[in-house]
Amino acid sequence: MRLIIVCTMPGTSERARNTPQRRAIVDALREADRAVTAQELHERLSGVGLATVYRNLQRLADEGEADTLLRENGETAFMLCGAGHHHHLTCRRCGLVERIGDCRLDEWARQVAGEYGFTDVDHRAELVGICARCRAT
Amino acid sequence: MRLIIVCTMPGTSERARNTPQRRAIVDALREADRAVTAQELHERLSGVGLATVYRNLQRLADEGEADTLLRENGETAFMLCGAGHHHHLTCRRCGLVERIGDCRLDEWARQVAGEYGFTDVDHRAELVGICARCRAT
DNA sequence: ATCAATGCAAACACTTTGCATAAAA
DNA sequence: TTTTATGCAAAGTGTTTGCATTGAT
Repeated sequence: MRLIIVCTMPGTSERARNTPQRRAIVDALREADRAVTAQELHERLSGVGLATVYRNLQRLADEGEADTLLRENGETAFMLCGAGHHHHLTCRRCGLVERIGDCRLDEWARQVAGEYGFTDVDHRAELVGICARCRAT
Repeated sequence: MRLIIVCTMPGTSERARNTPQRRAIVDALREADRAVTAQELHERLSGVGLATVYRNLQRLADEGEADTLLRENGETAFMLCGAGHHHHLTCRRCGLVERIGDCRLDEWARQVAGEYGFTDVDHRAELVGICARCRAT
């Protein structure tokens, strides 16, 4: 498994209506310890239409509530991650994701970019490895 | 523009046949200073079937010749980048890509991962900014 | 002469959209 | 009551695949 992370920027939008479907989706996301796709959620949540799942996930991403992870096969997976700059540490075996809050890449990024004449530097990073539980198995 | 980088691992495969189509594709990639998609190449190279472009790009990626970049809209773009661990510095305005050879993230990655009980850590990072030329504009 | 590569079109997988209906606010 | 969300099915988009044919070796 290889995941590619895209952290979304909070956008402006109306407050979403508190429908049972949306609640179910958010709850499922909250309980998940890994990123899930729309289709996965749709299967898990019988009674919620696929389009509804897609629409809600997209909205959560737009609102900055959810992070978006692109998988190599083209799927998009989502997870609740709150705001603030952070990275992810993903288990390449089971998909478990840890949120890495402290980032010390800014200086490196700025320096490297400067060497190439770039400004307004931003960075994204992804860590993958084997989690403790999988290692034990 | 936001690009997400996936560095491919070299695989085992037969030597590809030196067809004019393949030559055209590789040449186009070599001349490009940014990542290009199959569809873009297909347009540029009249006389090369779309499927052929896809197949060659995929093969180049499998061979480790080309890096793969996932765009947010689901497109996959490719660029020749040779082997070896490296990162990319992309201009978010014009798409220009610089290859960043020296990477000092290993230590950070290992340390952070260790704190969470992860082993066999690998990392991927992407830098985006505004290149000198775009800045001048 | 072989066997892989090409081209085309059909098939795929994931996601988005139109529209009538249901249901928050 | 007004307005947004849902569900379904149809349409979109990027990519892959089957198969006959071409062409590199």
